[in-house]
Amino acid sequence: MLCGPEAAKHSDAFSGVGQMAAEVRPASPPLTRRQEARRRRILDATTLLACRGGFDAVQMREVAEEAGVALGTLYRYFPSKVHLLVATMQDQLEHLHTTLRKRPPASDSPAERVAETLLRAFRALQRDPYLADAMVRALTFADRGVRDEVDRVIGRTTAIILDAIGPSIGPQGPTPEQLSAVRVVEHTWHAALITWLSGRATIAQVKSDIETVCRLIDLTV
Amino acid sequence: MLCGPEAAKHSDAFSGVGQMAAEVRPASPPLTRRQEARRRRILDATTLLACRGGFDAVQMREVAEEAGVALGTLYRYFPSKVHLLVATMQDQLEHLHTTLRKRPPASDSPAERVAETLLRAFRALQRDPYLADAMVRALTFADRGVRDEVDRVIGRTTAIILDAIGPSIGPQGPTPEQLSAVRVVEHTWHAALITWLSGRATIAQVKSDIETVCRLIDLTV
DNA sequence: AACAACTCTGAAACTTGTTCTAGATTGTGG
DNA sequence: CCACAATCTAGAACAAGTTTCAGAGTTGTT
Repeated sequence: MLCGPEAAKHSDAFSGVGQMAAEVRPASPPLTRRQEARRRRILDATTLLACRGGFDAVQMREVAEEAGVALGTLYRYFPSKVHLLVATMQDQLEHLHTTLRKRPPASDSPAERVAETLLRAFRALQRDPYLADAMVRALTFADRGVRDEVDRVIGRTTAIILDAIGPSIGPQGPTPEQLSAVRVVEHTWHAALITWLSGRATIAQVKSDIETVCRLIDLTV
Repeated sequence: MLCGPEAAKHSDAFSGVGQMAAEVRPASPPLTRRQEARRRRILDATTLLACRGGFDAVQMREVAEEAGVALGTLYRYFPSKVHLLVATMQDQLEHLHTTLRKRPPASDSPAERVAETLLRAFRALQRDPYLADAMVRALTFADRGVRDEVDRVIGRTTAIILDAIGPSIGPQGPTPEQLSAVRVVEHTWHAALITWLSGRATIAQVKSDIETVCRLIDLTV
């Protein structure tokens, strides 16, 4: 049963015309110091709970309590559990990117450098698999309402990969083919993590898949 | 904050040693005719609701009512919403595989045949984007408790892709490298669908990504 | 200091996935 | 056909994400 006509009246939402318009969001006023501190406490509480039991262990009431904040306030800062976890991922990615800039991958070919980078990130995630579970499940489960936040995470991931590819990219920036290859690497990265987290692939398989997909990089630079 | 030691006492669950042991499940007795019919009504109701509004529109109470079955019964047949949607995906994949066997892809190279196959599937999904949303979100959100069911879906997907690659695969079956490449194609397939469904990629980008990743196939056969 | 506007708190309410229970129905071996 | 075991139904109950709201606290302005 495929309900073709049924869906027709809705499918405009999926027309794909929506492009990536940056949709200037109201640019909320900068946070006060106390607010900055609250936000940080919330993110830290989230990380703590996520480390303990993954996506399911991050319960909004508990996050609020652990952060010393009312439930309503938590929702004012992060409008949903998925927003919260995606923001946490952004936070962690920032760390990672900083670390990577200090000690960049040293391999010879662009593909090897990308693989080295992702394998290093994978090793970091293995240290806190439950945190990885919370972040990655949230990221892939996110719907349209979290688009901007997810876009920021993906943007940072792309930046990390492009950094790893390095100067092999022309002065005009990456070509469409290169961008497609980078997207494929990211797709593989996320989906491989998911299969690992849900116990359907071994660590060895994830490593193998990362190395396999990185071969695409050499094909386009 | 990375909570390394915190997670340590849990991380055995992620040790990756778990391999893919087929874990013979009790093999429940065959269903009676009425039960078969109930199961089908449930799956049809699920498809109907999914077509209307995607993952969120599939509400267990509504599925039960639409299928003319008590809520408890629904849960006896499918122990969670994710189980239900993954089973629905299995159902649809069966259809697709049957169709594909009747009209197999006609391109020349294995990579082109795989791409042709996936693009055809993508076109089918575009006809019911909300159904695609429900199925794919459930599949990637599924946790360890749904492993067997997800494995069956992935297994069918793999079979479809191997069929498309065709006789270029040696008589001993695919090599580990080939299997890794196929996994990467599947990863890309699912993750690209997710980005399309959440409005972060255009149809053109998804197509491009599928074609890009399929180049890996020619590299390994 | 006084005021307005905004933010935060605490608690209840609402939604939807999931579980549980008591009684009705069905299917089956004797 | 009967009795019993499994299944199904209706509905309450529970869990966690989300919303709402009245009142208390903060902040910035004059």
